[in-house]
Amino acid sequence: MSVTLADVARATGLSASTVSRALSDPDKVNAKTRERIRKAAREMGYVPNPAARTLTSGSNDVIGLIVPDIANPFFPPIIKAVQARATVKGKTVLIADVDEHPADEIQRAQVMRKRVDGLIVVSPRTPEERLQELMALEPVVFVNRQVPTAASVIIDNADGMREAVEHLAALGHPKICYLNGPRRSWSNSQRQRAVQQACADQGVELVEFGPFEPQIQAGVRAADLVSASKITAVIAYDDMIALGLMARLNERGIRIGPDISVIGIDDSPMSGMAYPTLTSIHVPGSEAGAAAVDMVLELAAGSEAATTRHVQLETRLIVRGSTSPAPARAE
Amino acid sequence: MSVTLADVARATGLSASTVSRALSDPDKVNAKTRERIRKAAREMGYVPNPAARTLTSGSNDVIGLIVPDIANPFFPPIIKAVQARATVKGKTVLIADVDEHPADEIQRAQVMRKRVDGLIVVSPRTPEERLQELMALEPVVFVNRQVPTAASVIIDNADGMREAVEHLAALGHPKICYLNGPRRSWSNSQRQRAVQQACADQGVELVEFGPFEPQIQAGVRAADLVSASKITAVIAYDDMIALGLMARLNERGIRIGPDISVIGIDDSPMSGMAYPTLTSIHVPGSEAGAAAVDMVLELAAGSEAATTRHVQLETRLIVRGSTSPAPARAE
DNA sequence: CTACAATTTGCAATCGGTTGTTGCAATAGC
DNA sequence: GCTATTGCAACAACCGATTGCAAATTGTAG
Repeated sequence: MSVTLADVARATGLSASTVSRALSDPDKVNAKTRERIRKAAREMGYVPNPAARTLTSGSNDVIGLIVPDIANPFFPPIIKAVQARATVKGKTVLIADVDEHPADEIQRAQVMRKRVDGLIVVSPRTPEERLQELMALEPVVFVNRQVPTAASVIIDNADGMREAVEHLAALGHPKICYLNGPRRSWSNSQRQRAVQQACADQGVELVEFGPFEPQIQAGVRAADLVSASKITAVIAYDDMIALGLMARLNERGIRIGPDISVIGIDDSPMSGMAYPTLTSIHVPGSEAGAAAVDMVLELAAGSEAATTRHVQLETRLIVRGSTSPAPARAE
Repeated sequence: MSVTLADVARATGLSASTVSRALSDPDKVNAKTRERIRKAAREMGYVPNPAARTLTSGSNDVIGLIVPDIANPFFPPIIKAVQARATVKGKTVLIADVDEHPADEIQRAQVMRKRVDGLIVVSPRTPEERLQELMALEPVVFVNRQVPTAASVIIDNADGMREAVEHLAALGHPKICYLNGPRRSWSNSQRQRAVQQACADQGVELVEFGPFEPQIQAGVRAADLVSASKITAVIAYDDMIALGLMARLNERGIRIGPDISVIGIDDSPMSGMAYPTLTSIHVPGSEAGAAAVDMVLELAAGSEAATTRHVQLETRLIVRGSTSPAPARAE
């Protein structure tokens, strides 16, 4: 059906092995024949069959990417970065969306494994005790979750959180509320710890609600909890929750900014578009994606050094319209 | 490294061919041996090598999906639907995001072709004259673009558009504005035609701006054009543009609803979360995705009947907070 | 008990490449 | 001028599964 190596060999009067070498290991073939072969291959429209190549070489030139939810705007930038970086390296990307479902995460990973040279798992929801099953599928790189015995790209929320709390404290908010993300989420435990620390350091009172799923609806629910408790400043686990919160508060006539300040996390493209625009902690998703690709390829190439490497990226606060000075005390 | 067919054969004392048959063509093998083989395979953790299978059978069990921009919330539901449907059918999905870049569309499709059994191209931006190159990669199913000589799942915007114009007319808007999407977009030409038709039918005056890229920033730009021209009702090419428009109008103190009504298209998850919530034309992306999977698999299976089939889906208006009665005439 | 049919299993070729090894020829060295 | 060396290309085995065909086994009828 399509042009094979053998066809090119026949056309040039050479053997398949020579053609193969001319294309993939150029030094082993005479310069003149090499060019002749390449020209013929190009003209005939020869494209190597990846399946056949995989069979012998053992490598797929594909990397697998598992994300909890493509619809959450935090992930598309990561996905794009992974694709871009992978393309540069001559790899393609197999994406799986597991709809925030921990069990699917492992299963999809296992199914994928045979088709890819390595796996990148973003914000894994897999519980600690089953993490082994994921790691067994090596090479695996975790993004947004620290696993001491595995390679990972992690995002240190401490700086961003500290900036956020300082920002609110500076605006005169004596008490702030943190809306927790999913119970199992490593990110959430990290963010929670960071906000607790920062509040303690700044002498700001902290209350917490949640856990909430990283979805708009959860934010909507959170809104009524928040408004019932006379809080003037909220930091949400992520932008989704923050946006849902704002939507509901808007609806109830509570003014974001003047009445209540809101800070999201992720700095997703949506944050600039909300009303008012959302102050958010920027999380370098693109950088994380690109770094993860590099790591997983290193691992796939057999680098021992990378097996437990941890790349750490930093966060910072982006101030927009959703944070304002604390309203004057009502009484 | 991993368990192969030969390993299972050795363990059971049978030949590889028998093992192969026991697993894939059960009737050709004695019931007793079949069970013995299956048990052994399961215990040994045998998983067939997809590359080897592809080589002989010619089928990859993978379908390719090309979308213009994952970050546009219109696409994730489609992607999810495609993945879900594909999984049910025992296929995996290879996704490519082409960043709205027509040239990439063809290139990525070509690269993918050898790894997949069929291609689904959503909202193709490829110009008419190069469409051949895409169709050559058959089987290909187009979503959201009608191509007479190829299979496609198209979404008829006429109904939704008519409802939108009727809705605005009923609210007393004498003149509405349509913000065009990308020049090359088939969707846009269809929507444009539909809105022109609907306005003519309803006796509503129509002005048009654009083209605009389906991005928030474009909507922001559009806002100033719109506000400069005393328009009280806008229908945007998609929700992204509508949301950008609203963000900017909000910022400028123009009240969405009372001062100006806005209708988006796509009914993306964001529309319920904007402020105010965005009236939008619902486009059945999930249904389209699932239908496309079924079509492409039929084509891959060699069905002649499906080669130029066109599935047509309908749209309808979802009214939310961004549309209100026309403001009383200023003078 | 033989003969023949039906069922079950094994052999071997094949898919399209990759790669270690060998054969041959041209060049260098003495 | 003859052998040692190097360079180039061909041969053949192999990756892991599938599949047509032949062989072997079992069953059945005469």
